[in-house]
Amino acid sequence: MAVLPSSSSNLELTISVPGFASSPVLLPLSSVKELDINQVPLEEDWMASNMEDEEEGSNGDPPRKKLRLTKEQSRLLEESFRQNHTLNPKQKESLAMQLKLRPRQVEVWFQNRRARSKLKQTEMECEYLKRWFGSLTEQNRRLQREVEELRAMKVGPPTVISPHSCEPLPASTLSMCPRCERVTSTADKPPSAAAAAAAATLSPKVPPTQSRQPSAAC
DNA sequence: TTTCAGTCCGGACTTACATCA
DNA sequence: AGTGATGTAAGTCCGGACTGA
Repeated sequence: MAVLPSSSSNLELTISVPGFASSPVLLPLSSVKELDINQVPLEEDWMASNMEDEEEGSNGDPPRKKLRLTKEQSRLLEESFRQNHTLNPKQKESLAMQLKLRPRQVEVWFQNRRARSKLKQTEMECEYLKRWFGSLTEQNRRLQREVEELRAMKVGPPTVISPHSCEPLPASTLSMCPRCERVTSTADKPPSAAAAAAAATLSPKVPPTQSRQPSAAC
């Protein structure tokens, strides 16, 4: 989607890291306890029992135990995700070995990570569209006010709001483009690169449907 | 060359569990 | 201590791509 304010790689910076979302700096006591629990899976015998868990589970369905990844495991997974959002079987296998997890667990982690990434992106798009809507609403209000004022004046020189400066332009500077039949102004020069850059940071970007540039003749 | 069944993989959705306020 | 909210690992279902017969 062209309206995205940043690339997906930028998005990654804003996505919370599993296990760090609610405790950015210092780990609370409960997290320490959580880490203790996670020490167990790192042992060889846990691996063995964990592997067995996957195959069995037929008789008297045992309660599902939730794996909590250690900080180090999360860090490595995140690092790997930054390099690649998907893994080929070889990468999956080696990462699983490195993390002392099952390949399936690595696969699931990547699936969920992609889902979270997409969700975050969707939320950002939603936020951006809300702002865009708000700015359009405000612009619409301004224009309607102006129409009312002009109607109240009954007669008066036509004024056009510059799309660049948002200031009313004197009618004497206006002319009609014969090709696209739009009103243009000699006083309405395009903004400088610096101004454009500043505007880009202050105002929402134009959605793809509205971002068409006027023809070269205009 | 085309068709079709089998397999694999990823996305979407959901569930279950752990943690926290 | 009980409870609702939240985060996340894992299960399930489905569709698309690929492959070999």
